[in-house]
Amino acid sequence: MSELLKNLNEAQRAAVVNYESPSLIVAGAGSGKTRVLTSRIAYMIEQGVQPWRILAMTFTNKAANEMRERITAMIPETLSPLQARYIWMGTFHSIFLKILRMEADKLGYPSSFTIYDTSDSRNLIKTIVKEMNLPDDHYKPNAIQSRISLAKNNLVTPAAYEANPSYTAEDRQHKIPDFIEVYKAYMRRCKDNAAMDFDDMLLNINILFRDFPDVLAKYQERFQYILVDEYQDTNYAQYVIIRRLADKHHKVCVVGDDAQSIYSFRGAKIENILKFRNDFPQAQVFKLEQNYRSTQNIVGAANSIIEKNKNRLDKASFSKGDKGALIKVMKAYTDQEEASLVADEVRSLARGGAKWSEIALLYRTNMQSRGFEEAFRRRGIPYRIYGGMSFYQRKEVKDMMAYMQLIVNPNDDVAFRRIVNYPTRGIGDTTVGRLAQAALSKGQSIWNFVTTGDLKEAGLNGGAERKVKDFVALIESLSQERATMTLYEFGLNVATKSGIIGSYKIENTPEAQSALQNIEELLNSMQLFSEQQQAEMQFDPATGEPLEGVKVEPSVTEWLQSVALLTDMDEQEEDREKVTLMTIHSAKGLEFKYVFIVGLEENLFPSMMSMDAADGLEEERRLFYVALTRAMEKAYLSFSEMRFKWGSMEFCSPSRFLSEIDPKYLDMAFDLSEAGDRDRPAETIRKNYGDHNERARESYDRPGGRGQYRPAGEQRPPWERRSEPSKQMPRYEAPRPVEGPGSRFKSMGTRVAKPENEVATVSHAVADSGEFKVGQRVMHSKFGIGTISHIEHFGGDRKITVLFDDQAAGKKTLLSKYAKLAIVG
DNA sequence: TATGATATCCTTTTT
DNA sequence: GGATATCATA
Repeated sequence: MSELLKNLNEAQRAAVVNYESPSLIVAGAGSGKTRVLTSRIAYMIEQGVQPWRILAMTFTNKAANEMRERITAMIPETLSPLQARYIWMGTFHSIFLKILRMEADKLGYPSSFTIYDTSDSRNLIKTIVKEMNLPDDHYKPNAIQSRISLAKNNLVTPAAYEANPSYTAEDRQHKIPDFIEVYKAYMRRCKDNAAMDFDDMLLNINILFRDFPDVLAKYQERFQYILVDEYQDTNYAQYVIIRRLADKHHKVCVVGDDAQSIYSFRGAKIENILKFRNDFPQAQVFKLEQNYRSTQNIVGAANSIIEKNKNRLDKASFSKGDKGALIKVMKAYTDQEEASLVADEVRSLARGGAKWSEIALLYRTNMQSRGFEEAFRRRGIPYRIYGGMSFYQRKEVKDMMAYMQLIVNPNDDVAFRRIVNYPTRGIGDTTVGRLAQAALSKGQSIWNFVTTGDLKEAGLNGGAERKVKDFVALIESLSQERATMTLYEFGLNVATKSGIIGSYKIENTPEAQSALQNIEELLNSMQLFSEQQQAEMQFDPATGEPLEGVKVEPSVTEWLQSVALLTDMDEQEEDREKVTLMTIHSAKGLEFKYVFIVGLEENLFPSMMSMDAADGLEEERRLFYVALTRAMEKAYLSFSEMRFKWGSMEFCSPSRFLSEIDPKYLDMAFDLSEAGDRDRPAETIRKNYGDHNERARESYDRPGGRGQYRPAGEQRPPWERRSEPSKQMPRYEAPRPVEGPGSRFKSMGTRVAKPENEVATVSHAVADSGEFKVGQRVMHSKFGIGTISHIEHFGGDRKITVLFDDQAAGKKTLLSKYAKLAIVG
């Protein structure tokens, strides 16, 4: 028996060996899915399959790289582990991008086309909506963008969209009857700009395969074996691509877990995995049900949750490991206290011998990271936050990239607009508007018009014309100098000649400092890329023959392409000894000894948004399942009774998921039904809340954090000039009478005007003088007017439930001390 | 045209 | 609360 098969259980081995038949591998959490996939590929190579016949697709670069490494390690020395290099392995997007670059001309694109990320494409949508003079209260960029994305992910081209009356009816209903025109214009402009967005990569591959059968045939022949990881998260466009490619050899193997389908918001279709056998009736199904990762308790708890879902494949996950510790449920009164409790628990784990890197904190939304970050920093717990804004999305980095993109692809209007007046060079909105208008009417790109057209005709005066010409000269000279430079020198040249570095130096704020550091880091990465490319270049990627002495400086295009699909997760982090903070979505596929799942409250997890989606709640439940099954030894769940949300303190009730878990798996020292109803001393609330102010002040100290502008001549930053020591209890303003009917509310609860050089100590005026009673009409600064439906005592304060007139606001329970409520006559 | 102050919107998850 | 759009002012 091959060495490769020795360490596999029976089900796993069957899944590895039967590589010639279409296969559905249903792999529960922690069931050795990656091991099966990598073993299968290594085994195929061992059996003589040529590696370049294998196409293996994942969702993240990280997963792809890891798999390639593991396969390399598995292939016996005698067979040359380097063969693993020739497997086509990568993310859907990266592989299709590679193909699209090669076949670009067939679709009418240059092969150096630009990739628009979400913010680029949103910018383009904004300009289009503006140009078409559509009312922007209904034509919201985000909504338009997600609708376009949805259409593309379902392979609905503008023509198909227009032909379908149900789509257009929906648009009329949503008061965006001209959506189709925006969609058309957006597609056209992307093409004119020689740009593709993320969804275009999938759509265009499909168009390519549909319209060029010879091209399809070529790739069908090349990719005789197709493997797809996380199949439950594929969308329709990806599904069709897979089917097309597999249409010749039918040797497709998909791996997934329906219980872990968590990307329907991105168009993923759980049906793809549920109905795989309809598409490939000869498919063999392999079920990997033994969980090797987690304790029995964790697996049991996770199962008890997922059983509540209806839409599932039949599968029973089990663990033969230790019974393990119960899942600890923690309750906090405020979100800050939650952070403190969790941080304390983390610290005591570490004292008990746990490594920081074995601990992860998972949350539903990125914004939740903030409080934990603060609590961790106070205790000196090292942590690393994934997600949120990645390096390549930062403004200064995007600006740099836009310069390079414009040089590579001058037709990129989005890049042009981004940098034509950055750093400011006196080319304002009016000028850019005129240029864009003229370009549009001539059917040219802005750059095209600016370099060949008559600027006076476009309505520019002499001054504006000069400035525009200067800009053109700048770009052209940067472009020409490129030939004489290394990639790194070119980057540096862009950074200096453009004036970006100069403007940050003048600004000389902490933000400017950190921007400069990021630019430096970008330049370093260009240098690194050059070196890596030159090392890579010594092999011919087609034959594998080493090419002696070939050293080619990579082009700017190659550099831009290499970073287009990078995400935060891909950054190599040498410094691994840190606690991990990330969203549950990002955590899929990872495992940690100790896992904290925080913010288990209704409307947060499950998210409010999920409630109206058809399968929304089930998907949230799967998300919870994913979160729980990340834990190997011990899981912790936490929630809070109050949370600072959208600028005000709100009450929360514990997540329904807490009561859905079979209680025998839980270590919970309280009754869930009590949560939210318990009286508690005002003191504690005040203490927690007081922390909040103090925290905000401290956070300015963090390096690279949000700094404050310090006027010249002030030697000490404002937060050090505070007269009062922060130790004492925060003061509250004495309650004052509520202003009469029709009064202005701007003074209610807004920040107390602060004298110069003093940080406001307490920012909430109290609008409570005992006049609140059930039935009273009140006004809230965020939610508008409503009627009090319930009042109860809460410590030294009162909880007031208000039914707001605004349907969207609905019913809220507020703490009268913090709610900015005013009485309406 | 650039800038700072004020109003308004948006709040999920991401390749 | 925070990011962005708009407005008012120099």
